[in-house]
Amino acid sequence: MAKVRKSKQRDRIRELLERERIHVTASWVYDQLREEFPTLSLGNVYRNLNILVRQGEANRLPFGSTFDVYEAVRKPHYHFVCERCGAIEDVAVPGSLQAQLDSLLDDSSGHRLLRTTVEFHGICQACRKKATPSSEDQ
Amino acid sequence: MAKVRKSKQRDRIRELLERERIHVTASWVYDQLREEFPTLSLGNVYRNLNILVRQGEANRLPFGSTFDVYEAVRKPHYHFVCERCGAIEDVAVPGSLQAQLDSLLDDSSGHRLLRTTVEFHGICQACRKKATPSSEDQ
DNA sequence: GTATCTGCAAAACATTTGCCCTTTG
DNA sequence: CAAAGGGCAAATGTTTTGCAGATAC
Repeated sequence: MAKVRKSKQRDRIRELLERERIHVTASWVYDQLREEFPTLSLGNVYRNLNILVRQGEANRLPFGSTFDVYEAVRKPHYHFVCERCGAIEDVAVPGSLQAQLDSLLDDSSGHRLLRTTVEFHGICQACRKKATPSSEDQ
Repeated sequence: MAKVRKSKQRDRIRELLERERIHVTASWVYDQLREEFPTLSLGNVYRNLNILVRQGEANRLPFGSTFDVYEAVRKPHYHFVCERCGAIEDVAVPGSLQAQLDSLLDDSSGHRLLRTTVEFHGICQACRKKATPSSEDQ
């Protein structure tokens, strides 16, 4: 892996990931920074997001959508994804549960476990409220 | 959802999902069936995979890769994904654990939970063996 | 100074879609 | 024979890449 130098653009992308929002897309980041860097290119946003992921500062979350979502790396957590509106919400991880999950793999498989992800898929509260009364099963 | 008629192509795709392999890609399905249906198009494979997913006969698994993976719907299970070679392996679900996971969401969130997925990411046994002795940390 | 970063545009890639003919029921 | 499926090719949308100039160290 080549040496990584500092760059204003990547610094700001890292800041956006860490402070402004929990889950972002490449094009959201691009839109946020266009004013600050009028010549910014989407390709460079992708390049920097990849660098951040490679360096362990960000996670790429490939949900079912047509695009990927990124988040700053922080303490372990799970995700709830709304199938209707795409909203993503963090779910806290009970330590005991994580241990149980990981133990499913450690034992006899011979695989090296790097990380475990849990995704809950469903319909979020807001979307359920939007549903018509007759379609209560949504 | 429009009414779904029978088609030879979709029947064979369903069979492939159920019998031939655990996890398949659209282009693998395409390659398998080209001989049998010389005029088969990749677009049609995608169309039919989408129909099977919509009808609850198949799952789409959007792992980190650049392409999606499909599997026939069967009893609940988790996945181990090798970061190096992309191999996917099923992991059995202890019933008690699944209940604990689901309970994380049911309670106060107000969301409707449709399904829960668990993915273990790491390096599979085969890839670890391939690693040089000096790179034991892989 | 030289390796890395950037903008730009083009390429790559998986997936979807429109059109028109074929098949199913 | 009306509606759904298929083939083909073009379109779509996201992500990556090659190149030439700018920037970091």
